[in-house]
Amino acid sequence: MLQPAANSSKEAVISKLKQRGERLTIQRLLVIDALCTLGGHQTVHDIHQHLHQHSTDLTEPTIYRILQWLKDAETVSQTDLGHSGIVYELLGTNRHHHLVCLSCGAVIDVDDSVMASLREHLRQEYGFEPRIDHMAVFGMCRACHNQQ
Amino acid sequence: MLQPAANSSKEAVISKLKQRGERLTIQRLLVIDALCTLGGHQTVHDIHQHLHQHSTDLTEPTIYRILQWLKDAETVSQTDLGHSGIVYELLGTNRHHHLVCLSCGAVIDVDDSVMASLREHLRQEYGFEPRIDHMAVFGMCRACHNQQ
DNA sequence: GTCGGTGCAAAAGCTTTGCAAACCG
DNA sequence: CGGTTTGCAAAGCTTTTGCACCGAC
Repeated sequence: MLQPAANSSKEAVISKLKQRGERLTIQRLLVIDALCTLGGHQTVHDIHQHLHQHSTDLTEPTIYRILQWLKDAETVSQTDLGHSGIVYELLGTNRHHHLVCLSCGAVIDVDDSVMASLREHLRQEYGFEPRIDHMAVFGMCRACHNQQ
Repeated sequence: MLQPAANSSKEAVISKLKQRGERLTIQRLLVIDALCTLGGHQTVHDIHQHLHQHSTDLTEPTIYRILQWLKDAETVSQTDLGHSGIVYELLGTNRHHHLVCLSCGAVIDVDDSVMASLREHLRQEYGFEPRIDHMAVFGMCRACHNQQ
């Protein structure tokens, strides 16, 4: 199976962080590399395991700290998918969101365009600059809703 | 200070649950009463403390179980407000959402109408029945955004 | 009376923290 | 070199679970 199109090239992420004057350690580069290689959203545990399989064993606290740092640098999103846990993803060109079915647990991808009007509304009505990077919306998928 | 208008009267909640054939125990009634009295969104800890002050000491596991039950019965919403923790609120007529500032932590109320277009979009484009009861949107409030 | 809910205590996560050693720039 | 970051180990906190007893209907 083909790898899904990478959201961000490793190089682009790194140069962005350098421009911000961020400090780049081996461990930070490893986490960025893991996120690029795995593609899509990943849990802390996923990242830890991936690194372990490549015989580079960062501790989980370190991974938490690095993800927090990437989040502060507006380079990864953090999303609570409910039962699927908290996931992290590099912010790139392929911005999208998820619908999570409360009944069957399905996770459906949706395009960022569904958020355009909400974003505009919050900016104009409330002067609020939303950071809707990777949102999870809960509800019932078509199949479960019909069944019920 | 005036109590904010109750979202739901205790009686309305109870009759709804009875209609659904739900079993009503003293503990369940106490949690519903606490949510009505306190008004607005509350953490598990808030509810526990409120009951404690009224010399009725439910254990926290029981409160978790009751809130889960109320959630399944579509009678309370559950929202993760970030640093302010996970909060529960009775679903009533006064449906609203929150903007949470990532910089100063401010929590701003917004009317449910901001979600109308998103809800419609998800229903029509994806056949998904969203349950956007009480959502938290993260970002920067006007003041913090201007400062930066 | 029966099925389901609660209390208690304990465990299970997941995430954070403190400190000494290592390292980036 | 100086200030940061990491590793390690440990604690913290919220939430869940098992089981015997109790209570609603």
